[in-house]
Amino acid sequence: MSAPSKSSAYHHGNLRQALLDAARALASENSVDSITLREVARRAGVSHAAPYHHFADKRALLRALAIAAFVELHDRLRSQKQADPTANLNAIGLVYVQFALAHPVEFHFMFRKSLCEPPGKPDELTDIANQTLEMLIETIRTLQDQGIVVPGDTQSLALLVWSAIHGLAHILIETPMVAEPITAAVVERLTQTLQTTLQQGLFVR
Amino acid sequence: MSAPSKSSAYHHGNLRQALLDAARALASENSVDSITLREVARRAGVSHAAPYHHFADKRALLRALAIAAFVELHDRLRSQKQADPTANLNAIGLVYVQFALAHPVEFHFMFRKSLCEPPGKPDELTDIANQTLEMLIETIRTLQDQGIVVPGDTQSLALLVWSAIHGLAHILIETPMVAEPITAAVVERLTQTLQTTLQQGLFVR
DNA sequence: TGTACATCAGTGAACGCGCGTTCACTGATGTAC
DNA sequence: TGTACATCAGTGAACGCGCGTTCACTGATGTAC
Repeated sequence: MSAPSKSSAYHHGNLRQALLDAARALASENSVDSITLREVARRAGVSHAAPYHHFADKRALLRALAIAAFVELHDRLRSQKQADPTANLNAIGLVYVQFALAHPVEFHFMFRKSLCEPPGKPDELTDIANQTLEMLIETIRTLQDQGIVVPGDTQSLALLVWSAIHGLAHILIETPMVAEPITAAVVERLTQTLQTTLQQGLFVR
Repeated sequence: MSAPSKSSAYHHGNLRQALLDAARALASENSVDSITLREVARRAGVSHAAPYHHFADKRALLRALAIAAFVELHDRLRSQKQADPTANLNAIGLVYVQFALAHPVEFHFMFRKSLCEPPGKPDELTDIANQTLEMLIETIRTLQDQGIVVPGDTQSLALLVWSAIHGLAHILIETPMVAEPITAAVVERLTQTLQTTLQQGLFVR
């Protein structure tokens, strides 16, 4: 699996992973639209037909990129899980926004309906997305059980919290902000303010 | 300007607009990536070189698409402006989400850093986006003046409110929701709940 | 009212290109006996 | 330990294609006199 260097080179050893890495690098350096199977193969040092032994087609490679990103985000959320549910809610938001800003390319492909299988078919991408959302739902349910979060449909509340966090991430990535460069500190401050405002309310009490 | 049918056809009369319409239609029917200058020209019933009399290059056409969408959103927000600032805040959110769901193609291009001019250059797209955000900022400033919205940096608060609304729109467009089909009623309900939660707070008082 | 002329907005051929995908192939690897 | 063989994961040529962009051109339109 992780054995990298067979200098014999005919069998790459971990080409699938190398192709995904190459696609990420390519998109980072140029743009998300600049990903082509041929260039990806070129970067991985392999002929342009080789990827077809690992991905059915170009769309499958992009889907794999999205799935891998969700898996990593999911892992990160789990590993940073806090015992206190309120702290956990805040951690989820911060991890989410930080992940998005650190991996804008992956973030871009994580939310593309066109990469999902048509409805009806089992779709790994939809599944892992739902699993990730599920962590948020669980946290909010716990907070409701403890009487901290307002009662109401938990799924909807989770969707709304997710929306707020997701929207911040997307806007920070895709709109040129006039005011200030987006440093790690600024991200942290904005995310924190978003959470506080959302939790305590935009309106005065 | 709006004179449409010169059957002489050599001079189209309103080709610029027709090209934008064709691009929108094309993207709706297939996907956002399926927009090509040649196909757009074909749909507009014109040779593939004709668009170059109206747009410098392909990117310019897409940018024009994004700008036109912002202009329309801006107009719509202004025309639906409410006298009561709280009602106005709610109206802004609803109009925004409804616009996004009605025009997913345009929404997609409105938030593409790659369509903006490099920083330093005057950029119409950035300008109109900021003007639109400005309407939200104004509303929130008014609400702060009236003691309804919590004090604090108005720009940041506006960014956060925008994030929440924007995130909801983006998620509704790009993730296949398991639960329910996204009817107009569902959109209205979710948006309303988002606003209430954001204003009153996720946590119990 | 008519004519010369500049300008605008089309045309169609051409350039050069890289793309996604398929296919028959071949070298390397692992397994059965 | 050695050999036959199946399987896996590469190669490189080829197909067919449409794309973005440029260019010299030409038909239509508006204006000056």
